[in-house]
Amino acid sequence: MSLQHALLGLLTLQPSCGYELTKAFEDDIGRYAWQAGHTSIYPELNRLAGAGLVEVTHEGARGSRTYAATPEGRAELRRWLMEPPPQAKVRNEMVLRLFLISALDRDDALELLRGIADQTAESATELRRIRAENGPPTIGSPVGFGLLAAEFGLRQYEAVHGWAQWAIEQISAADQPAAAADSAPSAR
Amino acid sequence: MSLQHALLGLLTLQPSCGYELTKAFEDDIGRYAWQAGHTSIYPELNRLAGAGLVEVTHEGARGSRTYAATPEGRAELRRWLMEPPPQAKVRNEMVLRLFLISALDRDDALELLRGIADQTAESATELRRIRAENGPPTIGSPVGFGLLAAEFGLRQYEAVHGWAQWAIEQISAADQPAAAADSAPSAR
DNA sequence: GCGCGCATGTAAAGCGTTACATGATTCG
DNA sequence: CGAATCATGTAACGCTTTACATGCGCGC
Repeated sequence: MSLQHALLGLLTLQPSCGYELTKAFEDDIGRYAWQAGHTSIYPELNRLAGAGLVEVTHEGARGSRTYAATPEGRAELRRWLMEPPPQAKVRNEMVLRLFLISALDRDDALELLRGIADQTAESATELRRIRAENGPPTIGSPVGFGLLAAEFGLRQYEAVHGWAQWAIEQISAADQPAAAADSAPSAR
Repeated sequence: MSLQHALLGLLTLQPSCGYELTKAFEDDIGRYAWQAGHTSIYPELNRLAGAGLVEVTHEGARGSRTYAATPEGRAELRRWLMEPPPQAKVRNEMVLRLFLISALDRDDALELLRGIADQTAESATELRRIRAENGPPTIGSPVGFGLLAAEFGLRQYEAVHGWAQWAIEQISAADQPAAAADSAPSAR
């Protein structure tokens, strides 16, 4: 189970309470890497605390508990990261959709691919805008999670965009003898 | 649950028995999009058959049943693909590992990133070799699943490779004024 | 003081993986 | 005829999601 290590990583980067971790899983990490709800996170924090991998460093208002990774926790995270990954387990509904496009007929496939190309282009533009706003990576700072994630997301969108455009060309060329630059998105 | 639609898609592309579908989930689809074992697939095929979305078209040796998508099944697949995706659910251990690298100290992070950059470069080279062997996409053919998947995988590896190299540059430049191979990963 | 958001939890249902299990067929 | 592969299934366990539930604090 990777949730454990995700929490270890987040708590190594910054002490947080369960609620803050829950929100983190709704941002970058949830969008690109791993998702988890608070009902998974709280019990897991208790388990990790029981195992001595994290500890409560502060108790605040509304019964909030701020956790931080212990040295043992950071060691476990490092061990997990540095060991060769078994064979990455993937479950990505978006990619599944992309692949199954080949089961559609030509017109549907092209319509869908054009939609994907548009959306990924938009998302990439949005991320570039955000990056520009935040200015160049602060020199001397530790190159944090957010920066890595944003750049990853940008390149991911660009890759899918490029793939979609390639697929559109392939499918357009596949079985279309001479039909002019048709303006007919066709039926449907 | 997306397994249902994955099966619908595969059976639209080509009638197959459960065993063949199981193998398909060990190849491209399992590597990039969705994984499933035979213990999920067989019961799901029965459910789909009960719902009239697939049907047994042939019974062969060893009690094998060849399934194919019915018109209703293809309609359901199309409906699912064409409707706007809710918000793609992702669970990708590899990406999680990439993100958590920021929780490591500089030397570990660089070591890991170099490993990733090497591996992704290798995988990309391998896919390019396979593509070259298979020759150019057959003109006139429907641009199948395998071709889409291979190109996607290639672009995916290239994207991760580029990201890893970018990350290496960022981290190398981040906090290294002139300090030689400093042995002080700093406090934490 | 009232509403919204912070903060944490339990319980049940659904889904997937692992382990266990069985039998037929082909190939050497 | 024995081993590997084809082909399908059941059962238990574990993780995730969904639904249900509670209470405190801050801002208007």
